Parts: sequence; structure tokens; C-alpha cells
Amino acid sequence: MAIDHLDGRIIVLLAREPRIGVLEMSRRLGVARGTVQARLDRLQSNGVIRGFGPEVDPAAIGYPVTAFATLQIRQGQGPDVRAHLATVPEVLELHTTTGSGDMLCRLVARSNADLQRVIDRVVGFEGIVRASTAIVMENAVPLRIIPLVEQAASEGAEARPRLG
Amino acid sequence: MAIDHLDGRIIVLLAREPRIGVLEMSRRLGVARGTVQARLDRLQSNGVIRGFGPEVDPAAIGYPVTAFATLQIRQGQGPDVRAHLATVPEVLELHTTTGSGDMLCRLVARSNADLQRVIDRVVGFEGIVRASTAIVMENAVPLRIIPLVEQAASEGAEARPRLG
DNA sequence: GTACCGCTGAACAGATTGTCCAGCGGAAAA
DNA sequence: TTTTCCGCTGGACAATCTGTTCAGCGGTAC
Repeated sequence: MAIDHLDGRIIVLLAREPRIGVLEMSRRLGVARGTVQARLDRLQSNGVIRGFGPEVDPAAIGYPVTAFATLQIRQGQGPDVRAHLATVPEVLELHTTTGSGDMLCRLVARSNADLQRVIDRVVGFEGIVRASTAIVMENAVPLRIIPLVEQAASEGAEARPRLG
Repeated sequence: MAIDHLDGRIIVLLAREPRIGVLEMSRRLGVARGTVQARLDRLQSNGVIRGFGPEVDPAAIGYPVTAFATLQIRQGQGPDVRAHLATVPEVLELHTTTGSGDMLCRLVARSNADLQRVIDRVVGFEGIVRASTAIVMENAVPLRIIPLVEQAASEGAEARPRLG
């Protein structure tokens, strides 16, 4: 699956002004409304656009502290640890990474003190051997996708891509 | 800023069915449309809901490999490194963390081989002393916010919160 | 007791959506 | 070379939703 220039412009425009409608997009992009609508449908069914869920700021709902924890997992305990961490609301994200039995998870907490509680809950599970935590001081580059989309779009076909 | 139960239900509903409209939400939640509209406006102006940007799957546009890199930064080079990394499209996220001169960044690449190119570009900067990379094998828990919202909502006022 | 404030239920015009359609034109296939 | 395919265009339609405003109700705070 690749995206072409128009797809890229649609995604970027949508990222910059999410409340925009299909009609307004077609006006801005200089193409027919049906085209934008068809492209959007395709992007979604292709899985390029997963959804339009609201981006909630953890800090704004009382969880201003973010941290990343590297977990060392006991052999074969991966699935159990995963299930355990999935039950902790403060675990926003969890990845299994290279390195024998390592995981990386993103945590949030109400305060630095509260982070201790969260970590205790996270590591309070037999399958976890060791945990090392790094507290985020500044989010220098917030999660972004636009630059990558632009790069992917410029490398794709100029127009009228072969569809999957 | 705290959110109450209704705020939580609005966010959760929105997260599950993003294409839903204000009118349909008011029907599902059993409240007046004006109420939902006012709540949403407030949630957005309070920064609780940052936006509704499209969630783009890097894998779907040709970047199936994700990795996390821990960077050790030379004293005082933080701002320069940040600016440097901001120019790399494959850097999706960058955090400054505790530990003298440490940063954590999320990378994507077209393949494991391509990851080498990305890393070379990332570390090819004088301010970076050392980099250690962990390749993501499985995204056990995709970035989520609903459990946290539900927790925050249940701890908040039952209804009619004091507004900021 | 009074003022404040959020919620309700309603109304309105305006805009947008989903969904059709026929026609055009480039590219691939025959 | 000719035919077929397919995306894009520009238009149309009814149905729906949006933004906005209004008066009234009922708690809570002062």
C-alpha cells in the first residue's frame, strides 16, 4: 500500500484542521467532492487512517507525569505480563522489544509521588524481573505523522495510483 | 481541571465511534444536544481534547518497523539535537528524560535494513554521544486513553462539576 | 432568600452528508 | 490499434446535522 500526492494532501489537511468537512476539503484541494470522499473511504478501508478518535491530553485530566519503563520479563511470562499491564489504566502503551524478555511501556501518573504507586503496581507481578524508569521532562517533539506522510506521498505516484 | 462522569462518557463514546455526531451522541447519552455541545466545547477549550486528527498507521504507508532509541546527549547540546531530530520525518516522537542528557525517541523505518539508515541519520550529529536502540517486535498494548479517562471520570464529581 | 449556572427542550435557517448519475480521458489489456 | 477499465468530474436529490438562540427549571453558593 502506498499513498499518492493527493492522499497526502488529504491527510495533512485533515491533520491540520480536523473539523473540516469533505465538501470544504474538496474546495481547498481543488478536486471534486466525490473524489475526496472516495479517497477517504479507501484510506480508511486500507487501514492507512485508523480513525479519528479524540486526542486526550493526560495532563489535562490530572496525569501530568509521563514516564517510560523498560521491563525485564521472566522467560515465558510475556503473555501474563501483557495481560497484567493491560489492566493498569496508567499504562498507555506497551511494546515488546528486541532483547530477551524486554518490554517498554509508557506510563502516566498524577505526580512524581504517584508515579511510585503506578510503578509498584506495574512491577508488582511475579513475571517482571526488573524495571528501569525514565521520567519525561519535556516532550520535545509531540507524536507526529505529517512529515512522514509528506515523505511517503512525495515518493508515491504523482497521481492516479494503482489501487489494491 | 477534572472531568466528571458525563465528560468521560462523551470521550469514551467519541473514541469508540469517532464519526458520530453531536446529535446522535445526545441521543445515546440521554441528555440534551446543547449539553453535549457545551461539554465538547469546554473539553476542547480546556485542552482535555486536543483535536480529532486522523490516526495514520505508519505501517500502512510503508514504515512497518518501529524502534525506540535512547540517546545520550553532550552537555548543552539539547536544543541543537532537538532541532536536528525534528527535521527527520522518521522521528515520530521525542522526549527529554531524567538522567543527564538523555533523550528517548520513537522511530519508524521501511525495513530493518532501512532502520540502519534512519539511525545513522539520527546519530549523525555531533551533539549525540551514544545511542541504544530497541526494535519493537509487538505492540502489545496500542496507545490508549479510554481506561484512564474512565478512571479519571469515576474519581471526578458525579455530575455538574465546578468549571474552570 | 437571591443570584448564579448548568441542563432541558424547542425552534430556525443554513450547510453538509450520503448517494445517485452520465460523461470524459488516460492507461492497460486484447 | 481498438477495446475495456477505472478514476475523476460536475451535477442533482432528499435527508440530516450544525450553529445558534430562547425561556424555563432546579440545584448550589453566597
